[in-house]
Amino acid sequence: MGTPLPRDPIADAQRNWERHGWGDVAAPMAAITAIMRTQQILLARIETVLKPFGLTFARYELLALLSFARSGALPMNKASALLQVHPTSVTNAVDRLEKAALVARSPHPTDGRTTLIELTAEGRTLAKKATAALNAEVFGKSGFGPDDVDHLIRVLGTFRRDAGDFTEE
Amino acid sequence: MGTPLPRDPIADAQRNWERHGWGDVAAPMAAITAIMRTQQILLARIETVLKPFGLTFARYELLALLSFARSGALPMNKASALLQVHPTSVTNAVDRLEKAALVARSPHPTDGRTTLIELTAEGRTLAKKATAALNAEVFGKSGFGPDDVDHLIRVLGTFRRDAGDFTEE
DNA sequence: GCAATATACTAGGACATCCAAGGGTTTGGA
DNA sequence: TCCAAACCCTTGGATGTCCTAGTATATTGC
Repeated sequence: MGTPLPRDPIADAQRNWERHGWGDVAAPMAAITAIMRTQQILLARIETVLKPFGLTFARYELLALLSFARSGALPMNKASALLQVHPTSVTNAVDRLEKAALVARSPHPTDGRTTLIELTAEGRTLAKKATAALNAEVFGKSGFGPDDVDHLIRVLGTFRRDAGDFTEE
Repeated sequence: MGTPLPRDPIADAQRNWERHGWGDVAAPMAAITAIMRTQQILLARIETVLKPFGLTFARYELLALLSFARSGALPMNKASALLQVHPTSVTNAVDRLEKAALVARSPHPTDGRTTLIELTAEGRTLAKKATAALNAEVFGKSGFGPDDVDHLIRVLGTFRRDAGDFTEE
């Protein structure tokens, strides 16, 4: 990254699309590209805030998910489903969190195939602190107005439902 | 991935945030999380379409950028700035594209530090085909209505400008 | 003109994500 | 009952992204 560009590169791309006769899909292309770039910016902000805690976003998400589980423990496949990532990504995150003593693996009481992940006391404390930091420094300063936030939640919610993420609502 | 969840995990997270007394930032948290997930879905769609061409999204973006350059060539630092990715990411992409004979490196005529990337004829042809496929199968079926597309472009455009991506407009 | 600073690219390492494949466990139908 | 199919997790490989140097070339200031 570095210095700001004089012009919006995505708007330029949209004009290029239109100039080449793809005007019918130029706008969706621009919207999708903007989503990709926005995600990149937000992820960078989040990782910057989490770095002092020794966490990445992927690991934080797992900690946060566990902190909301009533029992404080979840099967790995459940975590994979709720976080919407590949099971191997969960394995990876748990490996590192376990090495940092923030979570612990334990065998499922009745299903020998399943591994439970559980927060340690240390992990629960760190999750709280990291959440407070993210709330204060990222979510609380998102830069989106309240109306925009509502609109994003609604539009992207519909998109995710149509994409097969979930059924109800 | 896999089977759809019975309920929206992001809406659940938002409720959890509210229940824990973080109601003031629960909505932005949900919006940001939705952006992250939407990016993931879109990227997966794009990569699926590009796979038959032997391209990834990162490599496609570089090809597309070059195909719009008047001279058909760009300095690597310029490509890095326009694509808004780290210079090393461009090096990585060029390495692979060069190995596939889709682009070629050439020295800058006057600046010995700079390397120019240029599309090969093969690269230009592939870029055209890949763009047609993406337009037909992703951008043309984004799932976003015209009003939503306009709104996304505007809201995310403001966000990106405020984040320092560009200045004008 | 020459040294100090800035710029451009590349090499190596850390992470995350996915896919493909493998080994162990459960389940369900013949 | 018993074996095949389904399921769960892990390992290994490929990609992409970033960061931190390191090397080479330009530019600037004295």
